[in-house]
Amino acid sequence: LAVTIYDVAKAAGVGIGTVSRAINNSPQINLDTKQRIQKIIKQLNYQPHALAQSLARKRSNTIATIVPFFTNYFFLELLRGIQQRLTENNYDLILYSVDKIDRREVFLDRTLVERRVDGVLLISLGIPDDYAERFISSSLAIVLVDSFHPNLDSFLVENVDGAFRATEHLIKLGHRKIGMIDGHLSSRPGLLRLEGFKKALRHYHLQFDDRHLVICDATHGEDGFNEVSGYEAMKQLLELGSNMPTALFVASDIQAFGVFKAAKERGVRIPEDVAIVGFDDIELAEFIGLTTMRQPIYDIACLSVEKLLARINGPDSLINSKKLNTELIVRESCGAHIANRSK
Amino acid sequence: LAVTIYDVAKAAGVGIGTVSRAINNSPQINLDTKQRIQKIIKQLNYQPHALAQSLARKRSNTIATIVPFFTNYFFLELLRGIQQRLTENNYDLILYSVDKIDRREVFLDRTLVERRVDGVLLISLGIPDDYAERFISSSLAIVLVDSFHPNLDSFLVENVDGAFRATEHLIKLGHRKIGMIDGHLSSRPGLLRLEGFKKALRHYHLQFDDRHLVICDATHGEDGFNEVSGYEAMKQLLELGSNMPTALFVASDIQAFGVFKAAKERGVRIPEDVAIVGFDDIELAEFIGLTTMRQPIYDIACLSVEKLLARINGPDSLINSKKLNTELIVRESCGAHIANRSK
DNA sequence: TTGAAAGCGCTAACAA
DNA sequence: TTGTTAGCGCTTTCAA
Repeated sequence: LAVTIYDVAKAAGVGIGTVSRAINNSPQINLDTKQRIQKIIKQLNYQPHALAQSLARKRSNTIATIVPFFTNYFFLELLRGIQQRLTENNYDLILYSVDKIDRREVFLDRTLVERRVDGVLLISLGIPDDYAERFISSSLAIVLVDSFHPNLDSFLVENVDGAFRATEHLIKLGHRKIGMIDGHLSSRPGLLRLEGFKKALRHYHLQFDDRHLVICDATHGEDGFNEVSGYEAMKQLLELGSNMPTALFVASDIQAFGVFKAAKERGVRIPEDVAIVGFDDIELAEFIGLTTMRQPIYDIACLSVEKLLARINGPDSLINSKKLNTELIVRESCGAHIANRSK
Repeated sequence: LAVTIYDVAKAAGVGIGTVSRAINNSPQINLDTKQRIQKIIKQLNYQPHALAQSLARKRSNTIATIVPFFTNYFFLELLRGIQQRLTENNYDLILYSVDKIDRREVFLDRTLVERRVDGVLLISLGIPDDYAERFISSSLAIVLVDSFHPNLDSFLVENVDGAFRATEHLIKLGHRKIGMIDGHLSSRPGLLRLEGFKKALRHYHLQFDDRHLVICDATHGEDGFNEVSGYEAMKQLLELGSNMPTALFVASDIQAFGVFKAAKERGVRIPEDVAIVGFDDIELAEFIGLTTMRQPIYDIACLSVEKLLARINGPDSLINSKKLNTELIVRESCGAHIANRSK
């Protein structure tokens, strides 16, 4: 049923080598024979067998993307960008999703060892040193997205700076009692955003208050960046009563959804009673009027794919790590300057 | 650098056939030699080359999933379930996302012709007859999810029935002027949910009113199932003033987000001024207290993967199409019975 | 410019 | 129980 290169060769009265040249439009072929072969290929509806090609060429035109699936919509948008870019470049994407963090090694191993893909995109997941070493020595291309290792290419958003500016926005609005809701600190973004937050407080000579920081637990192997965690964190803060901060930096938009819900349940108004600034700018952020730090998700997707393909094709360029800036998107969740509030 | 089956054979002092038997734990091998070989495999850190295996076995342990990426979070959850299930069964997933509907044929073609995958999962996308025919005659396994073709396996949710019950819920709450916001009718769910809506009105002897139906446009090649469309549809309905329906069936939760936003902007209260019931029960639905019809997304994912694998392994079973029920999840967006409203 | 033939790394049929 | 060998469908030397 399947037509092979031999069938084409026979029909055209040439050797399979010549057919191969026609397919891969090699310059080493007579234009006439090439066209003749192409016509026959059309007639027979021949298509090269992708696996056989990969085996012979020692490259599969396929890359693997390893993502933590969590509940973060950040990944959906990222994935979409990656897929688009890959398709344009004629690459296929194998998707691995890790449910529990420790499972990531299974997939790293798989890609290293099965030689089924030309490269891997590791998303928001740290890489242990020994694996980094294996990637380097096996010269399997890899780029880290939203993660970092000194010996590998990576793309990061300016988490510290972004958190700094988010917090600064609150401070400039007149807030002095500012809290934060973060994801788990085992996640790099979680750690860095907290750092940025503290840095901003320090810079503006504000006191950091333990009770105003809630770090969401990594329940069910997740990283705390989800609505439920945000909801519970907010409820916890609400217990503070009059000690409650007047403003909150929430480390992800998705958590902010939970915050909004908890606030609403308690009749706490946003932004009148508490101002909220998020992080990510997922599509839905606009629909709750959330002021947030936008991550250049689409740019990250494009750049990382380009970098990966570049490394596949020219393995010896210098390692580099690029940081992308975030952008403050002002909507309604922070309201006006606090001095004008009482009016 | 790469160690092959020959290296192992040499080190073990056996033929490659024996090594192959050890790998694929064939019964036709002496237990001792098998264990000896396995030890050597460990030592050499040998792993079979996945592509070479696939080529020789004529099966790749990989399936393709073709999804319309739109903006629907429905797919994220579905994808996660599919991935999980596939991993358990030792299959890899190649993800193709179609941005514009007409691009789906590119990928269908690709899977048919490159023979790189053992089967395909086609999500929420119709399949033209000629392609269906090609799948059948090439005996490449395929199952349709949230889509239908008489000659192919498929899984569907009870869209008509779900819409009927959603509308019925509104009616039983005392509403008589009920509107609907739908996605584009070129989408099967869009069409069927409208059908269910009308059926419910008819069944309860209510008049269908054109002005109370808004069908979201398929702008930018999308299907209207997104927040922006919902937002605009709601604004349009709000123009009706006193003719505005007292209740709305919104064909997807994500559109309902837009509806909520528009309502809030105009100071229209939910559920006091207008009751809303959605469809999908995406995770965020809970966070706006949306009453909605739950689709059994995870079940669909599991069942369709199982069906696909079954068909790959036993191609000759009967074609079947299974429908899955939806479930009404009551939250706050419909409020109490309308007769109690004025209190 | 072309054909023949040697791989790519494995599986599976066949013979021993 | 094992080794040998012929594919799987292609790419890519090497000669011609």
